[in-house]
Amino acid sequence: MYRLIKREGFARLGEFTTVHGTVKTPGFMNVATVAAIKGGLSAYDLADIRCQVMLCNTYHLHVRTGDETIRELGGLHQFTGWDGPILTDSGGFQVFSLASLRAIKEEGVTFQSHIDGRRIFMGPEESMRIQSNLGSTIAMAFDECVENPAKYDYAKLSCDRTTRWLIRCKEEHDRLNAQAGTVNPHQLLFGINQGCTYDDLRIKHMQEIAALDLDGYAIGGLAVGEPAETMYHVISEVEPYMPADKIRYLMGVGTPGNILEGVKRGVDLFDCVMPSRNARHGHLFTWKGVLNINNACFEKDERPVDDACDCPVCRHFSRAYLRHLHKAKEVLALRLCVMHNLYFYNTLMEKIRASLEDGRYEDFYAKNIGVLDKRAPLD
RNA sequence: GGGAGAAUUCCCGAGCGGCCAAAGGGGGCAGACUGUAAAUCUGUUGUCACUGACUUCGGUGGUUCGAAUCCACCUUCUCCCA
Repeated sequence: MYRLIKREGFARLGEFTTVHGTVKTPGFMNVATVAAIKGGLSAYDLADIRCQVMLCNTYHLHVRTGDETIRELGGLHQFTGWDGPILTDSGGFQVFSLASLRAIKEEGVTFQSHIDGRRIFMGPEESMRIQSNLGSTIAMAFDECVENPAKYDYAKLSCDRTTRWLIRCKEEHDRLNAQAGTVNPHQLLFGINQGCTYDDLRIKHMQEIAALDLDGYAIGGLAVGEPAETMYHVISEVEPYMPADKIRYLMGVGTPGNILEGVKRGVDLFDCVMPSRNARHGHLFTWKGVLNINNACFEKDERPVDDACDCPVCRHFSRAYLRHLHKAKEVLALRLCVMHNLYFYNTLMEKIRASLEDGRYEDFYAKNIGVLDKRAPLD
């Protein structure tokens, strides 16, 4: 249940209440694809990094360890020890990212498992069943994330199919929630807008899915290679057709700058692998810009990653130590850097909310938009 | 004391007469990463006046049109027999 608290331009301050807690928006979901944040963070670390929502993946958990097993073990909350909200992605993105291993038909998609090569079939019903077994707070509709660029004809065909898939998702989702013994009978369902970079397809699709009165709406199929300006354009085009009383989620986005632009255009929820993946590769976000902790200039740098950050890592460790851990290929390097970056993202969202609260989002945006995505100047 | 073998660019290591500034690793330096097949991938790593030139393959001399590669001696190291 989404409650809009305040608006500044198109930017929205709100709250999304679920059976697993309330999510303050704009918010960022921390990606834990296989039920763990890569780099070695457990559910017990999530509070330290100010995480609100954990995001897991349907496809990955289906192929290993198996959703039936996780259901038997009490669902994802019991399994991971995280009692806050969990969003499960539907496997739709894997239709895109595992392109070389799949075939798409009306019924659904046949994948070749990236683990052992075996054939697996996933359609709307399968995705809903898996997500129901996982017992997540929010299930995502099974969609096709179309590559960019894509021909108009294919985008239209795919988009129409994604709509038909969504109707099947909703039916199956309702059926599963009503079934006795369901792990989370209050599971929510979000629909996903597609249409590539074609305004008319995007708008028509949004209108169609808005009519289904779902619990939330996502914009998918962006940040897949198109210029950032194109992505911003699509969001702005689609926004007027997104129900104002429902939460809006921009899937897979993005850089801090992308998030500032998204919030400005009315997005409430984001997720991205960037803070965790880049952290594992030594790229750290700071309030002065990005730094690569591997760079030789940090060899004897005793300062914290960001002197304006009060995360557990910046409170205790120096740049020199983090660089050393990376060079030494110690797993601690991954853990600490991931902690810092996720804390940075979660704090970025807190600051965005605070600025909206104060009616000063425009100032916050102006101060940070040209800084956060760029390389931090040497000092 | 006698015998056998080895010395290659930061390191390990290939090369055994021209296609060698020298394979491949490692290390170093730098870059990429956007609903995670990603603790991954890419570039670069002798010098310079850089589509070319110059100096390198333990040292010194030699053979040859041409040597990291062949010969002699020297130096150092390893192994085997005493």
